[in-house]
Amino acid sequence: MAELSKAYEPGEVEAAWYARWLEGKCFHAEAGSGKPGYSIVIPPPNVTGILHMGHVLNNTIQDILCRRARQEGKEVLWLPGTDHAGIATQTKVERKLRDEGKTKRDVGREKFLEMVWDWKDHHGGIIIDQLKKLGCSCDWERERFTMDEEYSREVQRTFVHFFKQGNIYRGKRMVNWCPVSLTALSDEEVDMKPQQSKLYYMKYELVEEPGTHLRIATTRPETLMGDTGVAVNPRDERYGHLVGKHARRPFPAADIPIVADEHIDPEFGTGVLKVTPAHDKADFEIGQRHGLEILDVLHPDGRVNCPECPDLDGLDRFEARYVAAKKLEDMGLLEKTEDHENKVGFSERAGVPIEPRISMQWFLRYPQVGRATRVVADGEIEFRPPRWKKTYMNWMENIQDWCISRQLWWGHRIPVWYRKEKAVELQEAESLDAADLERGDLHVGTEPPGDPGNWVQDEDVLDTWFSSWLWPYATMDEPTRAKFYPTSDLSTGPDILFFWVARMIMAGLEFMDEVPFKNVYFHSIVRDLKGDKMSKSLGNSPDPLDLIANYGADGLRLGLMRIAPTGMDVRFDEKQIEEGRNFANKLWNACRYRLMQGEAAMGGPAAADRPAELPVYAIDILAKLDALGEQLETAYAAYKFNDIAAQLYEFFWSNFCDLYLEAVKNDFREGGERKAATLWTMDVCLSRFLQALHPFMPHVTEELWRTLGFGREGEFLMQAELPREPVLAGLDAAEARERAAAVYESASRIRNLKAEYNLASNKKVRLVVKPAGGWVEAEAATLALLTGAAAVDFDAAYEPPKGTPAALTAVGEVYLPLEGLIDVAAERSRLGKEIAKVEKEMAKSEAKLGNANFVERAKPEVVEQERGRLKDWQEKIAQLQEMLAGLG
RNA sequence: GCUCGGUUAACUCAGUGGUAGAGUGCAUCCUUCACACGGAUGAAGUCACUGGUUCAAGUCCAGUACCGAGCACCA
Repeated sequence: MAELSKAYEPGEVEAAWYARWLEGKCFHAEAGSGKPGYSIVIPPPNVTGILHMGHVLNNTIQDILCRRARQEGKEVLWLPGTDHAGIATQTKVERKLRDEGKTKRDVGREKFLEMVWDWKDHHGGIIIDQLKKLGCSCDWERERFTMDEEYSREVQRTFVHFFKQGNIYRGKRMVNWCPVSLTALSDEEVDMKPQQSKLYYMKYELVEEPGTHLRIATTRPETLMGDTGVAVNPRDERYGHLVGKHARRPFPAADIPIVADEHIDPEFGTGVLKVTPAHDKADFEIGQRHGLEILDVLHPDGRVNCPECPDLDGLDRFEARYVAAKKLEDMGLLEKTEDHENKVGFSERAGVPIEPRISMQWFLRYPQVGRATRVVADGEIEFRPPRWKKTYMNWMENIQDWCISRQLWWGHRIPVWYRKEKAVELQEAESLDAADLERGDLHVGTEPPGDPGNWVQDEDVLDTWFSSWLWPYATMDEPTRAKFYPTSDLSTGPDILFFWVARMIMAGLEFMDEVPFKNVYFHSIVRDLKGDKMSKSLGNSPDPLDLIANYGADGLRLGLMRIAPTGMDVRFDEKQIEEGRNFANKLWNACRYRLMQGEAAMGGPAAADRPAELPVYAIDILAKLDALGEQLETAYAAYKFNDIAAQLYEFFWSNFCDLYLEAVKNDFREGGERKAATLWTMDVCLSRFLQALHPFMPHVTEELWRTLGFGREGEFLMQAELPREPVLAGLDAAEARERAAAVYESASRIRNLKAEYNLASNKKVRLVVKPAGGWVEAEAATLALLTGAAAVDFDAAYEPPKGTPAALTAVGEVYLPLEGLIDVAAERSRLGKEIAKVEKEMAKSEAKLGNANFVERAKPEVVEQERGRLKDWQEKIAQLQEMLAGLG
């Protein structure tokens, strides 16, 4: 039998068990298994990513679900993998090139992609190793990558499918353009952030009325070279007479028409808008309505493109803003500037303001929108918490076509080829769709044309999410799908509800004709104590690996799950992780204590070996153990992970250690049947508890399971099925539990009495008890053990010396004779206070029962309960008063 | 602007109609032969505010305030 160290050291234990699980193929999912299937696909982290607290939370949840499902006898597939993360990954390699003074164009597309693959092979997938450190039980044999050959083929098939269906088209549209990444972004990849900026009040001269000016407020003077109109609200009386006339754009000088458009808010600024159709979405639409020219005055990288204004040409857009304002000022056309807070769209990846830009892009009309809405509305897919349903519905109702093309190199290249001689013409064509296939100048397919020399492939790649949305089924081969698709649960952050979850539902319905998962659990967002979202850029996120090193993966997991509510967010506090570690240590030491009493039966305790005679404390803790099993089942069914964690914590620490273990310590010295019964009880509690805790703290539970000898050679705790029979099946525990509770409660009151009299908690005292029932005397030794009493005497006729401290407890009146320390006044005041407390409760109870409405209209059992309560109070007060009277 | 959350002990959070809870922190005691990553005891909440429904409201309804998120936007 192994000796256990005094404190649990997670480091080596965790690494050793992970290796053993792998070696034992414990995570392997067998498609041919006869057990019912359970599956989760991991939300694939970026291949370039490193583990952050959000990952820890999300993957702990998934691991818990998977490990629990295995315990329930299911064949479990947790399918892991990573995402190629177009922009993020490409950026890393571009940065490396830049350090060498090169750009990707210098090395060329082919070579560049080689470099990215090379980078991915050497530096990618760090996060996979980190997930292993966390204890994740993924089937690593099935690890997938969104750019695996098979997976890529699926992506291409998807594109071709929608193109031929007519739902993918190409066109020149206003898109979100990232001037750093030099690519279009979808609306979902843009974050609107409030910005402190300036509102510039400019004056444009009226062409038809020289000398008079139109005042215009703008936040973007640097785009005024692209102004091709000025707009006012048609109902704005101040400006109605000017509609149809012209204003003079200061530089480059031009006369631009004044138009009337409903979009203009007369309340904002001066009520006049300069219309720059090439650089603002709203302006673009106004321009369309009034036939205004589109004048692009910015380069793709955000520098000004306006040779007519040499002092601005080539400047960065923000620098140009100040130069343009200065220029207006010099011309006497800048009236004033005001501070102004507005919201600016930022590129989620690059962190810079996006630039609305007209460019040629590929779009997808979302498929299966109606059905995807219904499956969630009808509960075929459950959202937890359910309020995310509404957010989902809102998005589905206002859904816009998805810009799926990206001007990147790293990603799935669009499977479209143009016939060489027509390429230039086709690539500039206003629109392109399935109809163009007919002419034979276009090839759209998963295979390149047979004569590739005559064709040119589209330069763009697809949005990363255009591959991720196929994840639940594209990662599976046919036999795997047959067993594990649709998947059971999906756990993810609400921040990718639109990016990923909604789109997966649509793709699942379109291609598998089935929902991709039955439950979606939206976990909390991890914030710091100030409430800020944890992020690398804020530097407020602890490195989970440091936490694992300091507290163990198990400590991190339990600590986090205890505070992770099902609500909006969780405030991370390292203190909580420390508690997780402390819990592991508590568990460790309780098991260590068990080992000190002798070896456990190899293979663990058998429920059938339940001793005929069980002490009341044993019955009590076993009843709690049985109740725990039921409560956990309920909580798992509701995905209430923090509840589960709290129940596990409370059962073990409060009930098992603080109450039960403290009450039975004498048994080990006595030996005999009592000792055997207690050891059996401990073993049942420990083995079942280790199993119940296992999904949350897999390593330490597995270690202790083996050390205590609960498993046979070669058996893993993680593979053991949950017992179905309650330990106390067929036994009426009520009376025993009442007695155990009475002893616990009394012990607590007596310790309180000692404390009130400033007796050290380990001070040996003598107790005299007027027992409340004949059974009490049998519990004297336990009572003494729990209260630190040298002796407990029973004397129904005891007449205490005046002023003897006394407490009314569930085992009877308890006296604490304190020779030489008697203080009648103190005791009178103490009893008086207690009486006052009880009287207050009694008054409340009497008032309720005195209310005719209550007695008539409340549920009978509630009234009955209240009557019982009142009776208790009355009895108690009578006894207390008698004790008080005894003081003389 | 619209929508959705939140507001309970010093902190982090449970608690959806019937005697206000946990962990941490704090105070006091205990280095008792599992554990000081521990044990014991205790103090500490007009459950944000205002109304309403109900015999009964932290819990249900309406409104207000503040905090947060999502969506749409005013240049």
